[in-house]
Amino acid sequence: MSDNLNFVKKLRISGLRPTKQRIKICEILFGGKDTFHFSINELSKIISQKTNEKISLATIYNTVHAFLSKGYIKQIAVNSEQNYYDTNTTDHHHFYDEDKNQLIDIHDNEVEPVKINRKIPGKKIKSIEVLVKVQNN
Amino acid sequence: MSDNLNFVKKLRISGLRPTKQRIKICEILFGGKDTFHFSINELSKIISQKTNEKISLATIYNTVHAFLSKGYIKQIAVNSEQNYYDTNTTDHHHFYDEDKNQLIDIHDNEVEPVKINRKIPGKKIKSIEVLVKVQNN
DNA sequence: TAATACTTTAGAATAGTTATAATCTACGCA
DNA sequence: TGCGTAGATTATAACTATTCTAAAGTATTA
Repeated sequence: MSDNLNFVKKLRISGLRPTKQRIKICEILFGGKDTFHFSINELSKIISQKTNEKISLATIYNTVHAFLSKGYIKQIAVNSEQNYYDTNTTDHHHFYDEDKNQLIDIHDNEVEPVKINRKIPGKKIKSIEVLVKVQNN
Repeated sequence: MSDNLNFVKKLRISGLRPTKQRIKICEILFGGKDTFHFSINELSKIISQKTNEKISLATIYNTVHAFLSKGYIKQIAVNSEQNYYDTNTTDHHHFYDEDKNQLIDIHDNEVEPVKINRKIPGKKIKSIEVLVKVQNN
């Protein structure tokens, strides 16, 4: 439960009240060793599996948005059917397995830095994302 | 109008009947010199501006899907709010201007080839897409 | 020209997401 | 410790994008 204290701290620091629901979602998202990828739908299922009390869908959306804007998680563009989020907020790229509908991290040492030899006047680069779509052989 | 004959041919070759609606959408998508990027919503607006008769939304969706599956256009993942399509189906990457909500092609000579030093067992790479998000300075 | 298979269409249905307003809860202050 | 208040949660309504349906229309082939 020392984790929970960390989550309370984490939430408080970013100005979010540490409610039961937010702490539970923190546990799920940040309590494991690995980062992970999820859609709202998947998160919602995990919550109802691991929790006795239900968390309303509206709260799940609110919390994901709050965590997004506080930089706890980031959004990944795959396609418009599935809206994915990633608990790994560092710059990194992804494989997308079209058969399993699953994202896989590509670590920095697994890809050469992407070099763009062009600038858009008046604009600055906010992020560079590579998405490698893969499918069964 | 020689263009129209080409569109009729193009449609017929891929097994699509050259209907009035499909030809009109071909004109809009492939009649100009440049390739372009569009959402269903934007295409729908352009159609109603440039056309006297209306084309039903369902037909616009059907046609875009048909053109997608025939390889006339391709889909671009930007975010889940906007579903974008591109008339340039060759492999290339994009800037996404977050202020104007606009895609800009990155040509092959403007980017170093992306090298991924990792393979997923049993999977083959279908596409590699780079999305460079930019915003105002 | 007639038969038929393919298309288009309006509107219904669905899915994902956001808004609303009532109830509840965390937290600062007395 | 208890109160008041701002912030949070909730069920449900509303909204938006997309897909489905089935009826009417059109291109094609014989």
